[in-house]
Formats: sequence, C-alpha cells, structure tokens
Amino acid sequence: MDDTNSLIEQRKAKLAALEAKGIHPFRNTFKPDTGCGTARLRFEAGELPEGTPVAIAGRITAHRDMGKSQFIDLKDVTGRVQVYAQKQTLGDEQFEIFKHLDLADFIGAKSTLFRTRTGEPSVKLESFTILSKALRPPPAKWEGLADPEIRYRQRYLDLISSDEVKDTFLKRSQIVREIRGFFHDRGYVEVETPMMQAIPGGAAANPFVTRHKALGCDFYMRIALELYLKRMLVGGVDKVFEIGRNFRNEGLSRRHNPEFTMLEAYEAYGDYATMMETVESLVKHVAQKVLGTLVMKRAPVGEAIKRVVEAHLGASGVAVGAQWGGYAEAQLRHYEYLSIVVNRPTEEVNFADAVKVREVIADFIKWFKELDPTWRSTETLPVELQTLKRFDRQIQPLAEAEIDLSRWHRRRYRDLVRAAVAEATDGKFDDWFSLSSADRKLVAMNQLGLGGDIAAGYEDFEVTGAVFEKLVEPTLIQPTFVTHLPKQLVPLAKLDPEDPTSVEVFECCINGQEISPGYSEQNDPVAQREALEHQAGGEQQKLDEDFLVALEHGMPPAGGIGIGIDRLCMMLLGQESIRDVILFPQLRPKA
RNA sequence: GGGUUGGUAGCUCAGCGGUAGAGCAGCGGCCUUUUAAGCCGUUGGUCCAGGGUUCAAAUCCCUGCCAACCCA
Repeated sequence: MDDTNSLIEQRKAKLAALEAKGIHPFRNTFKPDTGCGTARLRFEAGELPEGTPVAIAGRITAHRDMGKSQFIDLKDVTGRVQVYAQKQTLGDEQFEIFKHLDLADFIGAKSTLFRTRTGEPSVKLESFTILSKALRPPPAKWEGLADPEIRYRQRYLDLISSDEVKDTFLKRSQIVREIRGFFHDRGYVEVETPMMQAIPGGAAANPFVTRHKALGCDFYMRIALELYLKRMLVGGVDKVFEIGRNFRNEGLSRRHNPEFTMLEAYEAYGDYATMMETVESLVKHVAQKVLGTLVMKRAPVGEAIKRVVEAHLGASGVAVGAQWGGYAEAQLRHYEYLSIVVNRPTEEVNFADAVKVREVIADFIKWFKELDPTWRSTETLPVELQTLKRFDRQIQPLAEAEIDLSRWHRRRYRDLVRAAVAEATDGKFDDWFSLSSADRKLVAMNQLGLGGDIAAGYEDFEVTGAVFEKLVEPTLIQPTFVTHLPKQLVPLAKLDPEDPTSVEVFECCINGQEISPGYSEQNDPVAQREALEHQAGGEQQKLDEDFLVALEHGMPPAGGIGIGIDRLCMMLLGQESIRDVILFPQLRPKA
C-alpha cells in the first residue's frame, strides 16, 4: 500500500518506458478466441491437434527466463497454460519487451499449440499484445497469502494466489444457480422485495438504521424476507421465493456476518411437512449437481480437537491424569496420548484422533466406575463424571469425517433434549420435562455447565432452548429435521393439532448448525395479530400494521422455509468459517 | 468486555540482549524445452508506535494501535 515502494516505482518506470516506445499497455486491442485452461484441456483431450492456432489472454503468473527462450504461465478464469517464447520467432525488439514483462501483467498471445520436451501442453508464442500493466507486485507465488486480513480486505489477491479459494467461490456461484433452478423447475416465482423497510419484521434481531433525506425519516435494513413474501401469497402468487441479503446488527464470529444471504420460499397449500421434503430434495439436488456426490467431507478438525483436549487437560480433572498412574499404568498411557494430541501440529490431528480421544474418555469412565460404583462427583476421585461427559460431548461432533446427505433423520425436539440431559447427567435427570421450572434452571446451570449461557431472567422455554443449542445442536452432524418445537419458542407458527403444546415447525440441522427453519405458516389474522402484539411488547411502532391488514385480506395456508445460504455453502464446501464463503466479509473499516 | 498468540524487506518467515538475516519477488549477467528452473552478482529495513530498564534493545518491561483465535 506504500506508494513510495521501489517495486512500484520500477513498474511505473517500465510503463513510462513502454509508452515512450509508442506502446500503449492498456488498450483493448485483442480478442481471445479461447480460454487459457480451455485451450490446454482441449489439446490434452486430443480435440485440438498440435499446431492449432489459438488467441489467448490472461495474467502472467510465473516467468522462467532461459536466456534466448522464455516461459511464462498465463492464467484466466478457465485455468493456466504455459507460453513459450523464442527470440528467433519474436525478433529482437519484441523479445526484449517480452522478457521485461512483469508478473501480474495481462497480455494477449497469438500462438500455436505444442508440447514441450517434458510433455507439458503449451503454446508457442508468435506475437503478443500488452493488455494491462500491473503497477503492484502480486503476492508470493509459492507461499500464497498468509495474512487473513489481506485475504479478506483484498480478496482479489486471495483469488489470484489461491485456486482453492477461487474454486470455493465459483462453486458458491453454482450452488446459488442450482437453488434458483430447483425452485424455478418446481414452478416457483422469484421476486425482489424491499431491503429498506420502515418497520423491520419477520425475525427477532437488531436492525441497522439508515436515513432517507428526501422523506426525512429513518429506514431499517431488512432482517428477514418473510413479511413481504407472505404479502405475495395474499396477492395470489402461490409459490414464491427470494434469495437476498439480510442485515442483522450483531457481533461477528466464525458463523456470523452482519449481512448474509438468505433464501426464503413459500408454497400455498403446503405445510411444514411439504417443506421438509423441499429442503431435503433441494440440498440433495444442489450437492449432486455442484459436487457430484451426496457425501460431504467435513472441514479439518485438528484445531478444534486440540482446543477441546487442551481445555480439559488444563482446566479440569484430566490435568491430574498423571497422578492416576498410581493405580493403572494403562491410564497413564491414555493421559500421555491426550498430551500427544495437543502437542502435535494442527494439520496432523484428524478425525481418527477424535475417535481415539472418545475411546480414551470411555475408558476413563469405565475405570472410575469399577473403582467406585457410586462415582458421580469429586468426593472420591480426582475428576467429576460430568466433566468427562462434557469432554466427550464436545469431541463427539469432531469424530465424524463425513456428512451423508442421502440419509435424513427426523427427531422430536423434546426427545433430543431429554436424551441429551439424561446422558450428560449420567441418568440422574432422565426426564428434563418432568422437572419443575426452577429445577430445570438449576440443573442447567450446575449440572450441565450452562451457567454462562443462561441469563437470570430467562423463561422456562429459553432455558430449554439453551440446552438444545449447546448440548444438542452441535452434535447434529448428519442431516436432521428437529420437529415439534415448543410453541413458546416459535410464537408465530401454527399449533400442532395433535399436540397443542408444540408447533408445526422444523429446524433442519446439518454439520452442527441450523441451516433451515421451516413452518406451517400462520394465516389466521387474529392469531397473528395477537402474537405480533405480544412480541412487540406494547411498542406500537414496531407493529407492521400493513402486513396485518394484508393477512386480513386472506392468505392461503402455506408452508415456508428459510435457508442460510452462507451456512449451506460452508457445509457443502467444507469451510468452517463464514468468512471463507463470503467474498468480502465485514471487517472493521481501516483507519 | 476477558484471555492467548502475533506485527521484522514487496511476499513468506527466521533471529529473541552484542554489526539487521534467508527464500521468493526486483535489478544486472550466463543459458533457445523450463515449470517452486538453475548458476553468478546486486538493490531493498522507522524490526507496528511511544515510553522504560541496560554500557548496549528487533530481542526484556510498561502503555497504546492493529489483527487472528478462544472465552463471555
């Protein structure tokens, strides 16, 4: 970024020298007739014979100077091809210019296909045109870009230096295209609704505020698509969807970007069951089309495993493992194994280690139970059972190397919570829902270690919600529809007629994250008004009266879904940070 | 908000009290089939900023700024 940088000065001097020779390095005077990678591939496949003339254009990404012959790599979006230039062919003057081209310059090359002595499919240069002179040097060719800040702020450099990164974003583009195709094929209509709204509705989230000068009022960036898409249902567009940006004014993390891409789709006369089928078909369709498989490799887990093991080795009873050696040499070996995992380089820690760590924990539990059948707390042994259980629970999702999108599971919310609590407390609290509400809070804070996740004023369903979020959701690696959510959790959805304490809602979890909620949408205008008024908590200005009027005009019963496109991409593309599937993630502005 | 780690050449990094280093990139030279080309030579630095300790600080200490990760 430093303009006094001598490399930049040198390049500027080269530019001036070219111009002094009457060469204009920025003119659009060259039309390629094929791509660099395309030419290479078609040559390799035998579609084009040796000697075929090709006009290619691209960026110079490598230069190998052999004296009177020169090699460069030319790269465009289709790939890379080697260009071979000879002094004999180009003539002295052109050859000198070619020789002094810089990495990152763009040229157009008239050339013919041929193979080098080592068999590399290449092109032999006949003439070339400079199409753009780069005034700044590219990132290191071999190491690539290491500084994450530059990767995100100057993504173009990241795209230049990493084919994997480029591939990820090209695939993201295909994913979105396939999603569109899927809905269009099913007769859905794609629409665009306002991003700036006077009353941001459809979700519980903090909005961004913006100011309209001419109207003299504030607008909010939308936090959901829902309320406008439902207006479309009222308006008679029975199958409707939108893919677009939502904005939520919250913190940044590995899984959160303030602006993110959401898909919402609504289908009249459908319900949450219809939409489960839709989500399953959609995800399978996209995976098959874009990746050609339904088995997803998960992102590397080394860092996460080390983090968990380290936390437990350091903070809790496992750290005293060495002291247990007194009664079991095998235990000492196990303890040593955990230390080895922590001390190994991150890249070498893998899914198999997570499986092994789980075995180690299971052994510890078994030994301790043999030693003291009543073992539950720290009374007699140096480590608490729940500590080991928590340890195991955190490792468990890291032991699954693949996601199998051909098998989808359906589980009831309450069953999952009940089982998770029973397991985490070693059967001590085997029916979470039979506990009193006060006990639930105590158990969650003390036995389940959720003290930090539960605020004092939490209502009952929020405590259960925290248990689900912390204990259940991260373990749902394989595609799972969680159904029959408690009605308090989703106040705007339709009650289940067979179980009025739960609603006709699902959450589709994959890879330990919720990627898609789905609903039987509320179309009773009276019930909807009550729910919204309750949600607004008496603040009338938050109530979207126009939306309620729309419902009063009649909305057909419908099923609806929302899918976080960024999270879907993370899952499909094996990325563990949302910043690696968003081209220009939000960062603090540079001072 | 708290903790951890980091900030040294254009890039990737080493050095961790005693002359500021390497590879790549750049520049000059040799080489007409190389491919992380090679060989010879060479340019390039506010060691993030400020303060302190010391005969001596990139190195140790403090403060600040920036970033990544974790926790909240």
